[in-house]
Amino acid sequence: MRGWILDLYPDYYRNEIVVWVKRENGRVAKLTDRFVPSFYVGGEEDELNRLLEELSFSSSPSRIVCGCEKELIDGTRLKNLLKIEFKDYLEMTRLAENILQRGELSRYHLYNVDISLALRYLVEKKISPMLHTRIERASVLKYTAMEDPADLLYNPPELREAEIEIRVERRGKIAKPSDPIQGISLHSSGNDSRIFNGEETEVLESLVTELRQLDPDVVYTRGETTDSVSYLLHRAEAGGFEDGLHLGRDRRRQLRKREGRTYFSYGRVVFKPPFYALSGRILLDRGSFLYRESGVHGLIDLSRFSGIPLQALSQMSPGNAITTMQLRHAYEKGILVPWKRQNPEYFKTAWMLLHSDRGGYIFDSRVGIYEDVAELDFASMYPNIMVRYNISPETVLCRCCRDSEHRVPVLDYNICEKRIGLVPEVLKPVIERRFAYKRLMRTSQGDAAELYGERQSILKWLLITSFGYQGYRNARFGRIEGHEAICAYGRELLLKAKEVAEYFDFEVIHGLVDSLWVKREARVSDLEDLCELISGEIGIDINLEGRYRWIVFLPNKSTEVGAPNRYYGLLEDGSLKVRGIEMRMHNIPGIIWAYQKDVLEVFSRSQNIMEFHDSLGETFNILRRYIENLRNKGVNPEDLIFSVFVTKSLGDYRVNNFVNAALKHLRREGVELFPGQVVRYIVTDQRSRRYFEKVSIAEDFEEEDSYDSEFYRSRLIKATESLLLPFGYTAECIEQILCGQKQSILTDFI
DNA sequence: ATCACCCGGGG
DNA sequence: GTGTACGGGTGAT
Repeated sequence: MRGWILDLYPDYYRNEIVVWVKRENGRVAKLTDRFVPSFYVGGEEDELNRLLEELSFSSSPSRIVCGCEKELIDGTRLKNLLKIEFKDYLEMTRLAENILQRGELSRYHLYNVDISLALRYLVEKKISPMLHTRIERASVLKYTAMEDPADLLYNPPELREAEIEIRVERRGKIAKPSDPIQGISLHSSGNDSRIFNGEETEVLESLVTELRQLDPDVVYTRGETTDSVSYLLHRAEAGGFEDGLHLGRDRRRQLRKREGRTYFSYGRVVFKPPFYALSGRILLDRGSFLYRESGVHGLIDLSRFSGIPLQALSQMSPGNAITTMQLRHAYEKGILVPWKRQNPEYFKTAWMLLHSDRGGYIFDSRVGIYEDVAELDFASMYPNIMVRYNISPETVLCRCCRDSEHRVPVLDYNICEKRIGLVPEVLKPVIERRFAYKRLMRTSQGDAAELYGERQSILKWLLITSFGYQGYRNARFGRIEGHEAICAYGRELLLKAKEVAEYFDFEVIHGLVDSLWVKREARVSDLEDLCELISGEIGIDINLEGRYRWIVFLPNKSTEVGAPNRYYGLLEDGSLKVRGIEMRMHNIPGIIWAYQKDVLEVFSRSQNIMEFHDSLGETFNILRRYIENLRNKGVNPEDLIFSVFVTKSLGDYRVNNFVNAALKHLRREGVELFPGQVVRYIVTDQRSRRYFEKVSIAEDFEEEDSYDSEFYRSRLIKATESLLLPFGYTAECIEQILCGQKQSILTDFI
């Protein structure tokens, strides 16, 4: 048989691996295979003997191999290990949990416990999902890959796709799980959309029947809620579907489910909806992070490249995905991975503490408008640093090379000279692959360019998080000293780049982590040459991001000194680059976004500083128009909505802010939002201390309801200040101009 | 003035 | 099973 592995997972009842294969002829086959996982145990001899004795009394038919020898990630050799094989899959986790719960992890060191069975199986078979493969049946399945997972150009399998769209019969203003299903649409390419309406259980039965007939390989879910499947299951349960809702290919199997939960990610609380996996089909949630960022082609590509099954990959965070790749890499090389991470404490002097723990370098930016400025950006600076300087938890401050020649700037940490770290080893091919796809993207057009775009962008996210993960205390292969080392190198590289630029008569206006803004002096020098010189000097590519006709660096509103990441400028191709102001924020009302966009649109017609200053006055005409519109109630309520992430439960708020008030509204309506979900509100009376007067839930707001136009007016003025502060227009000054007490400011400029 | 809270990265 | 640190703005107290 030849085809592509769609999905695979352990069957915990039969203790075998289930493999779903999309065959060349378009049909799908379900295969099962024998597979025996194992983990390793280390410890004192008599302790291990005691464990052996204990296991001999257990009913589990496990096999034990004594006296194994293996290495850890840092090269430490472990001897006399027990290797325990488990014919019963659940017994494996049971034993590990048991040892943990008895508090005996200090006596028994457990290794390779929590690597997914699917991953182990794939490593053993030297195969990846979504890879064109020949499969033969002997006593076990035998796979022969017909492609290399590292291939850039290949034809993925043709997958049949369908999309489920659910309409809820809302009883209140906001949909609740207790609201019944109004109807379901099933869309698929090549077929007409099927729409089911009517009685709820009939709708669900029609869905199951139609899905079986259509037999898609990939099922997308659509709807404003990302937990559409959990809603479907809930309704099925309420409707008396006793044996559950069978949306997968295996009628005996239920959906595999993971509970919804909230957690911290990217510094904010995220609500992760429950995850459902289908058997034999791939359920893709269009709202999941990796899908949104990279589409199905990015996911398929990474599934091949990383060996992570597509359905599981689609609901991972990028950090989770890169960790899984590292885990797989270690497992593949026979390196043992401790179960629960316990990092040895490294001695750190006060001097070391003083110099570590600072992020990327920031030069003082100079407030004001500049002409003829170019921006240079290092390409994937942090990941490149990790590879080039071999930064990994086991290489930084390694015990084997205390006197290493390789030392981290300022921190003076030693870095291993004897081995290449696990983290850079996994990262290097990712950087190279992304680079290759970016090049393909630039040299292609239309669909092909889009395809390569999706494939490179999923890799971009792995790279971005691989740096942050070093500093994350729970990271599998992370270490705070690694994080510090990367930052230290980053600061040094940016400083070095600045020196090179200045040596060649460029004036450095601003620097921020991995970007430099330079201005050409009178003597002619070429920017492309400069990039090459810096790249050559430093060993990491720096690219010309763009040339600005003019760029405005903005001050901190309270102190008026330069704010590092607030600026806007007009690039030579006529596009604007804007950072740090209201417009860039996701939570602001549309009216603020539209206003700043209108003003910048006018500015962008200016080709130089002189013209820019001439166009400043136009801002006030636009501002007056917006304020007038607010007062006349001519604003679409949609444009007044703040969409804010909820970070805590209602009771945990200590302040009567907008979000708190909005949550109180929702509670009254019987809706509870979890941290990580979004609340949408309109400000109706900022000054009021009563929640029902203060804000209105966006969904409840009627066309004729009144809003706090004074409040929105003041936000417009703040948004103006954000843009114009470098030219002397403070909020008070803007007020005076609006009142006619002042014309405008005459600004001095050269 | 200080505190509590929320936001940001790419193309 | 969950990237970091940190600076910035707004609104409440």
